[in-house]
Amino acid sequence: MAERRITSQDVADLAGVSRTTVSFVLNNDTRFSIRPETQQKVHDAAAKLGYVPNASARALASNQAKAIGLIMTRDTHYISSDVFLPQLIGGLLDSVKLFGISLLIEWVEPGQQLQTYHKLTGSKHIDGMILTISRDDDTGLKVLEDADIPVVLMGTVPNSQLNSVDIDNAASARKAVNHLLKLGHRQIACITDAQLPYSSATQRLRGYKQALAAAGVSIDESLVRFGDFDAESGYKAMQSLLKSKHEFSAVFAASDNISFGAMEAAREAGLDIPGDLSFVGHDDIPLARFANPPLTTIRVPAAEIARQSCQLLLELLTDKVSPKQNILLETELIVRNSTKEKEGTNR
Amino acid sequence: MAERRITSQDVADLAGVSRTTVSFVLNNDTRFSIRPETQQKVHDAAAKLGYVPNASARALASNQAKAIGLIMTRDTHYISSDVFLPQLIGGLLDSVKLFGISLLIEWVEPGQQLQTYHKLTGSKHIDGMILTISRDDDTGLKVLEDADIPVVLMGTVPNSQLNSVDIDNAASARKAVNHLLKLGHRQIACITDAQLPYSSATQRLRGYKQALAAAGVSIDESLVRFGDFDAESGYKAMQSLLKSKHEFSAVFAASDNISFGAMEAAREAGLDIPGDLSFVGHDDIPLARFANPPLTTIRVPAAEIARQSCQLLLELLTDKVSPKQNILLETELIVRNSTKEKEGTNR
DNA sequence: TAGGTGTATTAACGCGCGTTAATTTATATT
DNA sequence: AATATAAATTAACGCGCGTTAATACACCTA
Repeated sequence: MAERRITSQDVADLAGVSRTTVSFVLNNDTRFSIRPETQQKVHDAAAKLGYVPNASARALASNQAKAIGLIMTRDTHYISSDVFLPQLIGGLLDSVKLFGISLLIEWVEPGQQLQTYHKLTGSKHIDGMILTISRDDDTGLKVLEDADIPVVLMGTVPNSQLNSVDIDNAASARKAVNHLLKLGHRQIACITDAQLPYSSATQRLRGYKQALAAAGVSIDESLVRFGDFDAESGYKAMQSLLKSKHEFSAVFAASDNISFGAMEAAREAGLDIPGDLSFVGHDDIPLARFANPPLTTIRVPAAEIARQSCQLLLELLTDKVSPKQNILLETELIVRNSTKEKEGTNR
Repeated sequence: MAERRITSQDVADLAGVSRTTVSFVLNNDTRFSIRPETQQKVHDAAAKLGYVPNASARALASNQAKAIGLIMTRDTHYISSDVFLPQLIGGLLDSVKLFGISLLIEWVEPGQQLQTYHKLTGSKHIDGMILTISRDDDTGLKVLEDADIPVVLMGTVPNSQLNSVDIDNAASARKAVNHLLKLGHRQIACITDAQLPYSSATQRLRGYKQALAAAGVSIDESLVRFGDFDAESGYKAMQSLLKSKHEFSAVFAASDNISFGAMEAAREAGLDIPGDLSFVGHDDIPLARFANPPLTTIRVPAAEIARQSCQLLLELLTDKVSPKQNILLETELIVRNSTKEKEGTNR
């Protein structure tokens, strides 16, 4: 301990070359060809000293931080119950490690978007950012469109110029609802995954209505409730639905989290799943398969979204000019045991 | 766009003072008292220009990155199914925001600990690090003890000189098992949360045995299985347990994740929970309450662990010398419906 | 041998900021 | 008024590195 910091100068001294040469060698700078034996000397010296470049100095000199940021736009309360986050982070870590860059996690306090985005882009702490789903009314997004920092949206915001990676939420919801329709259900309730300003909620609700309309089923707004990310909100939404005494034989819960809460509320009301009530979730979180009954749901390739977001961002960082991309990934219906053909009376 | 970077010199020029004064004002340096009206001028200028200090330059000059790292030591596969991670990150973001520092997430590839720790401490990208639970045989930990970078362990490693924040895993497991004992169960199986090199698994297994021993129940090793973080592993462990034909009326699943998997396997074998088999989990993940039946479990204050880890780390960053701390947080038994008094025959 | 043509290496500058030591200005003391 | 003391401000250096423009060196050609 208390050992002096080892700089590239130390490496240069030991190798008997200049600091510049060290920099060229360690950064694989091909514009200047260094004799192989010199390169070896440098590498040996660096290894012997256990040299590690100072990240700040490097960032300052090169004007690139070699780091990207994952920007969370929700309350920490909701972050805590975000069952997707581990998959996202796992996927991001995979990609990021591959390219030797760092991952920062930043939290944008609701209502502070403008300041925070400005600070994030201005501080040059990160070269680019990945935004987790945000709300349609996120006023800060325009700041990002103008800022000279690459941004990839994990999610969709209508009329935005930003690059994005997402699933087709409406199509995904249609898959879920169509499954229920095919089983003979006609009175299908819907609990959204979040409040309406969140675009995933808007889109999934739209998909729900489209599927119904396409099947010639009239839409009954009294069968729609709005969740708020966590299972608790699904639980309450379901209670509200049951209390309303409207009839329905199936529920499309627009996230598995919501679905877990809603199913519990149904059980407490004495309903059998799928006997009295069929459930389709959305997301296919790791625990969905182990729900009781195992949850029929829509699989979202979360880690893949993370990976592609990361890759797209890295492309933007290197090829400065590239056309705007909006990647949509496929989802898949996973049929388990929470759905069943409609028969007899319900509720 | 293409607007020139705004530096502290620009702020100084506009305010009509020197760059040094700007630095003193913006950093609230109390050693040099700046006249209030001068301070105001500086603040106004900074606000008008939208000045944001360059993080790298600041870090380089001050030799502190104003950032800490959350270090993950598991395979990304397991990170993806880490139901705790969101709570940890939520808690960390809370604290970190409070102190105006950044949070980095780093992943240590298994087998690369030494290199990675060395690189992490050497690059000065972060001022301190929080390690998520690691294995007893993590050889890299010694590097960290010697490195001149503060470290807080979220978890426990025996005989380590590192600071840590954790729960008392053995005591926690005893609470769980004692609950089952009190209900009259004597043949209690155990599925650990992870393989044995992970200290949480070792400790929880120890607690399980301690509770049994204290109650005068002989320990049957054939009732013990080892999980591996995710629900799938719990599922398989339970199948193995059932296939063994050993009798038991209750299961202590050392994580809720494991419990979800194990319960599903039990159900598939036609067992009723808690009629035929009682389950106690561990962790109280957000979905535990919404399991079917709602899972009796041990509540781990995950966000609080994160917060205290962060706080401890920040203390280490400021007060250079402080005694080694090993904080243990309390856990709490949450009784729900997956446990029941033993009666009649089982299995 | 003088003049070229690469090739390999280096000296020196700047990135933007924190910070010390020195300087100027205001206030109190004799 | 002259001096001592404190308050306010600044000039100048260095953090460690990337990078450009210049230099030294080897090898060919005439």
